[in-house]
Amino acid sequence: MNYSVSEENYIKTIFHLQKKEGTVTTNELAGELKTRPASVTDMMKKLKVKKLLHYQPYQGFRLNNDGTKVALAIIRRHRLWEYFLAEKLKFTWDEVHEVAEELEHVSNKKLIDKLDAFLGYPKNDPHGDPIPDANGKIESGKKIRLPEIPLHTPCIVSGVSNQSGEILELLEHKKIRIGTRLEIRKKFDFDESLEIKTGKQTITTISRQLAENILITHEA
Amino acid sequence: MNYSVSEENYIKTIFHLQKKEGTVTTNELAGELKTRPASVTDMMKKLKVKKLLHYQPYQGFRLNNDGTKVALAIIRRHRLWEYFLAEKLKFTWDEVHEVAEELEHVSNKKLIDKLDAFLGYPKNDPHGDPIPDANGKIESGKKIRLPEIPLHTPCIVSGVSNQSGEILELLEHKKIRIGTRLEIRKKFDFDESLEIKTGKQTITTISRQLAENILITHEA
DNA sequence: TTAATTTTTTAGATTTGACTAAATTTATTT
DNA sequence: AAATAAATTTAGTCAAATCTAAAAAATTAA
Repeated sequence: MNYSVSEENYIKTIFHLQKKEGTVTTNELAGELKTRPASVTDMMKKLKVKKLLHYQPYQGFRLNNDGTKVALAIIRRHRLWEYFLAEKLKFTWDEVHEVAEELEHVSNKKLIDKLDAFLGYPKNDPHGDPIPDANGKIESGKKIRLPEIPLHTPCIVSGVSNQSGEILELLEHKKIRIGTRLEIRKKFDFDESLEIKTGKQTITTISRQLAENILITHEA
Repeated sequence: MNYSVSEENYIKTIFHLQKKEGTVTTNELAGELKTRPASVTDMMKKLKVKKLLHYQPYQGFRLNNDGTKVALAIIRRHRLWEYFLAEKLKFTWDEVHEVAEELEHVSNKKLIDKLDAFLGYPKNDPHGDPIPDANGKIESGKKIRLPEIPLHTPCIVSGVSNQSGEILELLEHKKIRIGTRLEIRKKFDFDESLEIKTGKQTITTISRQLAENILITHEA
């Protein structure tokens, strides 16, 4: 089944909103999509007919199984393009989202699967969000980025959101790998750099950019 | 200025049609776009208001300077994506057009210029058609592909439409370069392979695929 | 537990791009 | 040059996606 750009934007946005609350309201969705509540109601009726969501008037809505599948396919496209833009075309961090918003609506499955292969099946987009695989499977364990960890809290590196050669080189040099235990010693407000302890007595300073790319699973 | 997918398809198609004849007719365009003549008339009025073409009722139409610029931007996007799909994602020859038809409507200039750089500023798409540069300049000299040259006609190689490593390796091995003089000796119907003479007495056989990629400027 | 407020839905309009059917203009024949 | 045929345009509809304004339902507060 193929969906219009508008339908896809609704589906995608519902998916993101319902992660926080269980159910999504008309006003919320209208606010997020910068449209009017009346337009949302119209679209909800349409998506209900297409059997993508649960919806009873005045009761809010939630994607069903099929709707979730569609959402994951869109998110997969979005995040793969973001990765491509950052890694191959050298777009910066903050530019990729806007461009990917357009590219995500080109919904040729073969294109996306080949793009995935070309990129080396990346696990996370440049913002650290997980990329669903070709079957719509997405890494569930919510990962926290290093800057969100409080001071002096021992934790373990569980991944890197940006797989570029540049970042891997830097991490290698600082001996930060998956499984590395570390702890933040100091946060500098000026440039948001962090002083961290990696080994028993190895202290090093890392930039905000680098810290943003270091993912932590458990504050273990 | 931004144009809808529909407007872009009209502009692009007018551009291609008017190369053959000077002016494009309503029926021609309707046929090409698989739509109805009445729809064409509607759109022509719209594009005239937007000052992209010359149009007097019953007189046919032709893109003006601005319209041509828009067309070249679309064609640039299309051909760069075709090149990307073939060269990087390993799509085959015949699959690229359809996918590029969708990608071409993502009209972010920075995206396209960065894609161009990433690809190494290719001159031709996988079908041998020239790719307009960032300023809309397009190689004017019409190039003919080798299979279109008659038997026993001396000619000079002027380019290769597909810049992939694979094809360059093969051409290098056969000592076929830009400027090489050659002449077709025999055409085999079975597989459309060609027997060609390159040096004074060097005879070699090349496949249809290879021949399709060899561009000839003048039957000199 | 009514009244007031907020949220959501319905009703009716608008725009874009398409369509059919009819009218008009241009081209072709006799 | 008039008649016929072909091409093009006009007029009126339609569907998708949006909007505003008004009505209805749900929530909150007095």
